[in-house]
Amino acid sequence: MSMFSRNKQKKDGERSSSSGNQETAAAVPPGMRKGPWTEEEDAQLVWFVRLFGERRWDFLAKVSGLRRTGKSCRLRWVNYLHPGLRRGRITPDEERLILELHAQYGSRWSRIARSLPGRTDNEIKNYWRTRTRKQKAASQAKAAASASASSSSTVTTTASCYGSPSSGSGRLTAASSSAVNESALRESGGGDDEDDAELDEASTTAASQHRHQQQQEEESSYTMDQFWNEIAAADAAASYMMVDGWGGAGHPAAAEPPVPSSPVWEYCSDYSLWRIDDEEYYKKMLDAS
DNA sequence: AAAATTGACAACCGCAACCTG
DNA sequence: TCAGGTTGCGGTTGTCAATTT
Repeated sequence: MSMFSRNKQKKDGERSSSSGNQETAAAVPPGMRKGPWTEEEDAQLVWFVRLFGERRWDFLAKVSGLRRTGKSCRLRWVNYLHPGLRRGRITPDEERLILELHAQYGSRWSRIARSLPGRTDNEIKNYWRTRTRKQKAASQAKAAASASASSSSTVTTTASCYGSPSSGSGRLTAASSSAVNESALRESGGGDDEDDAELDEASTTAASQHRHQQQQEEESSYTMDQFWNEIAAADAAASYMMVDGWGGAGHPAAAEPPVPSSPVWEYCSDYSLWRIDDEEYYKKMLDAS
């Protein structure tokens, strides 16, 4: 299993030339890559972020040899590669918190994300968007249903319309009740127990999806843990390297450094680099380039 | 079994705020 | 103080996998 198993980019990378994200936009400087990240790029980025820290993204993008903008590097790090990230679906508790915080802060996603450790603003934003879309669809369906009910001489209850297998998907049915109850919750500011049930119902179609979710969570936590373990191992190898240099350690990570070739990697692999401070390093880099 | 729908998520863009020389 | 560069944020889009019809 790959350490980036949750990433769809492997496939994406293969079809990147035909993707909508290909290098067509004028906004990205010529020669710069766009679109899904490859595992090699991820590993390279992680390595260089650990080397230089989470700052000076443009500089980092340049010296790493990644054909990416600093902005793109930062985004990838913040939203996907950061070690503190919590993967998997938003839990009911988190959902409740998001509701509260959104009522308080509105669409200030980064502010909301600060109260949810391990979650990114992007993640919360995506979640919220999906949720509001669902609500919108539900309210439209409800409006349509009540309109047809009032215009029809046949009395049909809203409940029976929503419950009917032929009136739409099960998701919509669940989402409808969720939307109604959650907006009521927001207004009343309570109803946690009921809300729990509604949230569970709305977020998935229960058992099968739950199983899938668990599977996903297990898989993702495993892979990221494994990934950071490998990084830690690489660290250990790096400190060993300070004494013996590359190849002397016999450690898998040392024998096979995780960083692909880059214009500066040969320079970086000189162990003296690991001991110099930032300023000195920047000078050296500028001289070297 | 195939097509349609939905949800989740990664990634881009533009703009504003902040930083630095 | 100011201009240019960098970073952070919110909005939006595109794609894939899962689920439903």
